[in-house]
Amino acid sequence: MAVTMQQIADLAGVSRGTVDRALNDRGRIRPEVAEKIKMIAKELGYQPNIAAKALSSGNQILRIGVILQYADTPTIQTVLEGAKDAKQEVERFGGRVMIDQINGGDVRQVLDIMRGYKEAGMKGIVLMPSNDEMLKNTIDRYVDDGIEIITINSDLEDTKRRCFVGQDNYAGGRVAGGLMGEIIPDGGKVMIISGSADNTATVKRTKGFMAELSYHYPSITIMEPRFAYDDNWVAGKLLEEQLEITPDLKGIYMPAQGESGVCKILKKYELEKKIKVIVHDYEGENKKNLKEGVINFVLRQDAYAQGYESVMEIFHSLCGNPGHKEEFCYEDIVIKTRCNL
Amino acid sequence: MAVTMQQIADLAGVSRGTVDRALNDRGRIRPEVAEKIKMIAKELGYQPNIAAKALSSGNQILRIGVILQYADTPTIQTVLEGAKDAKQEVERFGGRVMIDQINGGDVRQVLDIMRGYKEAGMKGIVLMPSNDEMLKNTIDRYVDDGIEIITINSDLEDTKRRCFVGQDNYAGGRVAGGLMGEIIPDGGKVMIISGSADNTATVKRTKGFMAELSYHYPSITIMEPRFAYDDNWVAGKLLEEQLEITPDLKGIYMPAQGESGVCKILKKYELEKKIKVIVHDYEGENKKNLKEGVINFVLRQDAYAQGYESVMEIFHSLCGNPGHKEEFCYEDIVIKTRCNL
DNA sequence: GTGAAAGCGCTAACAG
DNA sequence: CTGTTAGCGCTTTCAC
Repeated sequence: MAVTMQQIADLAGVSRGTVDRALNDRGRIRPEVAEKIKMIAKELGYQPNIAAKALSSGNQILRIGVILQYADTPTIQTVLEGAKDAKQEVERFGGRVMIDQINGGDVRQVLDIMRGYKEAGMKGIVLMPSNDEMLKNTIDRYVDDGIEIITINSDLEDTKRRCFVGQDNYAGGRVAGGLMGEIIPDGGKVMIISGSADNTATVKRTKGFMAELSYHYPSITIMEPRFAYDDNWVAGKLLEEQLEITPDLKGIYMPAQGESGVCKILKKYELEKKIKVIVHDYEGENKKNLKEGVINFVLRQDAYAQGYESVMEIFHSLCGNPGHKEEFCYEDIVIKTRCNL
Repeated sequence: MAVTMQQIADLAGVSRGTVDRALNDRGRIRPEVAEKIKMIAKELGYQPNIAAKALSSGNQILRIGVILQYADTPTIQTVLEGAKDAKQEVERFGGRVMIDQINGGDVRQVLDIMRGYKEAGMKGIVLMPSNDEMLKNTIDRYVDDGIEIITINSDLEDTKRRCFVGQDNYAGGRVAGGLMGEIIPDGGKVMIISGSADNTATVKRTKGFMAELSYHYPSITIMEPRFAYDDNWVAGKLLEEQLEITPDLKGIYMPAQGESGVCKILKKYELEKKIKVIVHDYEGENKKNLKEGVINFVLRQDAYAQGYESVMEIFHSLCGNPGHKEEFCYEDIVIKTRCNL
């Protein structure tokens, strides 16, 4: 049997309550007693029993809030899915998880919800933030007040948040570049159809893509990135225009949405086999086009983990686990081909 | 607050004990009472509180045994790592996990350990089995006696084991084939350096590889597989021989060990850039060679999950969770390139 | 067949 | 500052 608080109490000649106060730094205890108790606990290799902890404190400490941006993108949906699964698991331990979605980058809404969380006694918050000074300050204040905060999706590095869980977009772009280089061994022209110039995620992907290709595959010419604003029709149109200028196009990289528009044009001109296509986001249309061979690779950075892992990390941490996550938790970059759908 | 047994008891006009007997099919209860209680529970959407369950039964129900083959391969080591991490987590819930390693395929040893587990009151067993009739019978008997069993690494399909957690080697081979096809767009000769003809895992990989290539990439010629018996020197030698016959070799697929021997020869003849190499097992030498560009892709099917997930699945199941795993749980096939090391 | 009661390891509220 | 006590939700005896 594992070592319990009672054993420590007996050895230290105090009561269980005192051990609790010592080990959890609750104050109201003589420092030397606390020291002694901590010593004994360490020597015995004491690990608090999570089940007991969860059960006793019940809904007191195991309250977690999740604030996501509201959007219908597959990524956010997947994050939400992960968060919901984690919610279920936490609630089976008697905890309580609230999930809220806000519109766009409305910081005021976020702050309102956070205040609500605090008043409701939430001890941990998972947050998909936008870059805002007021929000940063609030985060720091909450952390000082003993509330755990984890950022997901996009980070706020210079805050006291516990860690960040999300994608390494630069790395994602690099992988895409490496793959593109490999499947176009004889060199040629490659086009990038991005979303917009001010979406940091796609900009990073684009940078990574270009860096990898230009460094390791000099025989490939990368055209200036075009922007389709995540629109299928625009993306298709951009491709058509490009094909008129460079009918010998060899590859297309899409760090943003609009994939199925591009695939449609490729099919229209029967270029599926001739032009290599690498995209991100493993979902609906992309799966289909991957299967049919129109898309060659889909890169997937599992957004599910963003929702699931972040909540579970807070949960564990609230249970008294020291927390095993690094400051930056990047999702695995999984490459999907026709063969591992 | 979630619904508790007490609430059900109150509604049914019985005691908590009776509810427990009904919901867990412990017998000693009038069938119609049991029926009624189950009804109420379902209506209320009752979910037993895991923490409470773990706490109350304590070391009684949460005993799990893990039997691994003893071997110094990276795969087994990784499985072991996963199992150890799961052990830690389970024990933090007051459970008890034993991990044993046996030599090769010594079935007698396995049976001995299993008997020991049973006598020690283990309620779940994770088993890396060898194909043996006696073992199969034992598994079925244990399952009948209410002990959960999960097979990992290699399966014993026609038994009552709960599920299998491991690799889908055929799929792994197919992915390799697809990649090889993509990076050799102009066709050419491809060689397979396998382990031995009676290792089912590598045989399946080889089959998947050949199936994918011959179906989708007819311009590629696949040479008859050669066997290196997982030896670096032999593998290198086989390559050298092949190079004399077919100096225009375009690609090498290695479903088994011996990779670094092959890489050495490639470097010796300065063929790193000319011949594409795809291997499995993401570890030491392979990582290095991938980084240097000698190996183009490493396919990884995370063995860590075998150890971790299997134990956690049993744990959850013993906690009363219905269990969310399918009969076959295949690990993700992750493709590693120079860019996502 | 069923109910009552003790206890798992911990926290929290209240005495002292 | 410290000890005592009453639970958290469930299983497991032991009576009836």
